[in-house]
Amino acid sequence: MELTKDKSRHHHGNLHAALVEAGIEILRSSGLDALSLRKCAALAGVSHAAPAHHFGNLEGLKWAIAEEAFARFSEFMRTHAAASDDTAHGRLLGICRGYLAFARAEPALYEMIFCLQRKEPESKRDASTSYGILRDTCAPFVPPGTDPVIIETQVWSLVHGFALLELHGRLGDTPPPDDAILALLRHIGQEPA
Amino acid sequence: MELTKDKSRHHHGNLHAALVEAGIEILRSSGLDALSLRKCAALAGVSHAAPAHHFGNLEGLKWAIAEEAFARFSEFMRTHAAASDDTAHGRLLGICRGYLAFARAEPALYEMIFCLQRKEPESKRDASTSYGILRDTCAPFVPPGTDPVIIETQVWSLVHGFALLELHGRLGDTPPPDDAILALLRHIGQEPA
DNA sequence: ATCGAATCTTTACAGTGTAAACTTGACACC
DNA sequence: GGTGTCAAGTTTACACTGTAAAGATTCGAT
Repeated sequence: MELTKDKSRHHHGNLHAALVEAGIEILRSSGLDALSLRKCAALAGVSHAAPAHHFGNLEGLKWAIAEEAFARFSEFMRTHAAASDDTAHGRLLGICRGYLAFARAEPALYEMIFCLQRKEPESKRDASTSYGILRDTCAPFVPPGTDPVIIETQVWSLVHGFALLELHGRLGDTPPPDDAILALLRHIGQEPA
Repeated sequence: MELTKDKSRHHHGNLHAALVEAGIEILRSSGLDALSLRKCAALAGVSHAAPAHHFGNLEGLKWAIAEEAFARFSEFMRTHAAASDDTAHGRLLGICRGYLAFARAEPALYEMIFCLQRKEPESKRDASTSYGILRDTCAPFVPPGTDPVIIETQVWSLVHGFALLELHGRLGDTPPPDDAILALLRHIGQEPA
């Protein structure tokens, strides 16, 4: 059960990472509702109060896990964008494909991310996160004088909706949502500046 | 604190409704995370185990509250649809406006609904619910040979995305999303059959 | 070598969901 | 009217949770 435990008794070494990894493990095997400070501690082989000392409270642990999840999410999108045509349209389609691929590959982490984002403070949305990637990729499609957030929301929520459909298995034999995404891109309109 | 308590000791009368109302009250005042069986029981003035006897478990209580929330949600959309032009476009725009109005008027209930929907079984999506309204309103826009769920998702997730933006206050002075919804309708395309 | 600070453990407590047994009231039936 | 039956709430009990507080241990700088 225990993941890593070198130094004797106190001073684990990098408990932070071990606890996050334990949390991801629990998410994958038992889902979001099963995640608890005490289970993480047990899986990492430390006392039940150790996580609170590191992350403050349960919310803090969740955010730490989400940070890791966001990093992997971003990586997914970057690789898919790189595998697409090197045009503004191609890159945007690429991150959308990456988005869906991540939701398929890591449903537990995906759920965690999007259950937490509803209380996410603005401060967490800097350029290094997936929001930054989205913003950069959408930028060429934002008409002058329009709030970029309008365009970003159209792309993001559309892909999110399709991801939920897929996770619920309601997208059985219907064609992949490339069509819908491409249609959205056409609708968003003009060529990049 | 107590809402209703007529019959002495046992046999409340309609504890079911009283507990749902208490739950809504808690949601509105303290948010989703504060909702618990025991607090509902206390607010309704019954013993702490009574809710479980009625709803099975916490999940059951949440679904019961969500059912009521969905009813009010549907009502919102129906009235807004009735206040719009009596065309296919008008009705669709109307339910989108109703959607946003509900999210603004009842953020707690809105959050409850959309945190629960991720585990919603297909069986709950019958015609009497808001999904039925959405399906009917979208029907004229579904091209022949296309899975209706594709179109419904485009509308639903777009409006949902804007609702989240608004709840987070990120839609400050930008024009109301009528524009975006209208653009989506144009993109969805052809006139109703 | 010592002192302070960081790291984890121990102990403790209130709140939670939930199962089980018990009590009360309502209602049909004779 | 007495009686049995059943549903609705209550009581009791327990395991699990987050979290605060205080103690033990190790690291690192001085």
